[in-house]
Amino acid sequence: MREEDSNWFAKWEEELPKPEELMPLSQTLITPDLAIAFDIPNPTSPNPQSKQQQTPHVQSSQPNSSAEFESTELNGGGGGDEPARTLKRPRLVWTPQLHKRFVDAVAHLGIKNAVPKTIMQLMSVDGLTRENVASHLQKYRLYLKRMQGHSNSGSGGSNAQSLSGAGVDPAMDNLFASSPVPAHFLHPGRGNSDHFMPFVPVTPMQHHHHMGVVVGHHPQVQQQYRQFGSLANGHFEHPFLSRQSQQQVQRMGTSVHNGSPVVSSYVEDVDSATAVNGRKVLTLFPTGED
DNA sequence: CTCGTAATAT
DNA sequence: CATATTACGA
Repeated sequence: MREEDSNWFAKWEEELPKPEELMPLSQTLITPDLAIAFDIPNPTSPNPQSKQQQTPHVQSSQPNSSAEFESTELNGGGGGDEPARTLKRPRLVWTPQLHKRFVDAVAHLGIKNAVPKTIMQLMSVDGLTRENVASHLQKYRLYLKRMQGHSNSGSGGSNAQSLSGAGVDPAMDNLFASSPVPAHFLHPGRGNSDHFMPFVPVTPMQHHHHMGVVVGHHPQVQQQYRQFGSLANGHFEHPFLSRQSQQQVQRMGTSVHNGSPVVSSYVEDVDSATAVNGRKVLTLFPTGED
């Protein structure tokens, strides 16, 4: 009765590779080429930590998440014209929203298909590279393993780990913990290769959150917050809207089928701002949309 | 060739 | 400290 487990898979085919169709879901990442080509910070009068201006007419009609990059490297100034090639992308800042999309994609894909390339494509985040995802995926897996090993859930705010001696609290716990991890999709199907699809039509809750840059000033602050617009550095950039070409889709199950068009309501809800141990994480999310 | 992982660099 | 990058096996 089931040998074909590609039912769910089929659905996405419809909404997947059509650039036109998936465009509305495209996120905003800035490509370095554009970034530098456009706004080369030549701050004769630096305007750091000011308000964001320049709210361009974004063509996105939906609140998308944007990934922010950290400003790295500044034009040496002077003389030099560099070849527009060989540009390296700025460091991607994994914001909870972006991570959520990541988790969502993984959850929807199933462990089996949750490989960097697929995730990246499903996320449809413009500018995101396979390496970006792969790197983060690595960490994500480690995070899950860590909790599994200790029989503990990771949502809600239950943190309990106290191993004597070793540091069992490495880091991004707050980032990962901020994301509503679906069931622990760990464990690949051993014996049963069927996975479930948590298609939970989350209640369309319209939340209005105003997220400012909250810097919980903790004594002994480390460089932990500075990624939010680099306000710690006095240097920021604006998420530019850019249209990138879509990668070619490799061969995949291209079976025709029909079915009920599932209305996938994406919910980009994130709370974060979870005060953990006096350490505040924040979720800054811009697009300048309100 | 892509993924998975560990080590390593920034 | 968080990411990126690299190396190597599968």
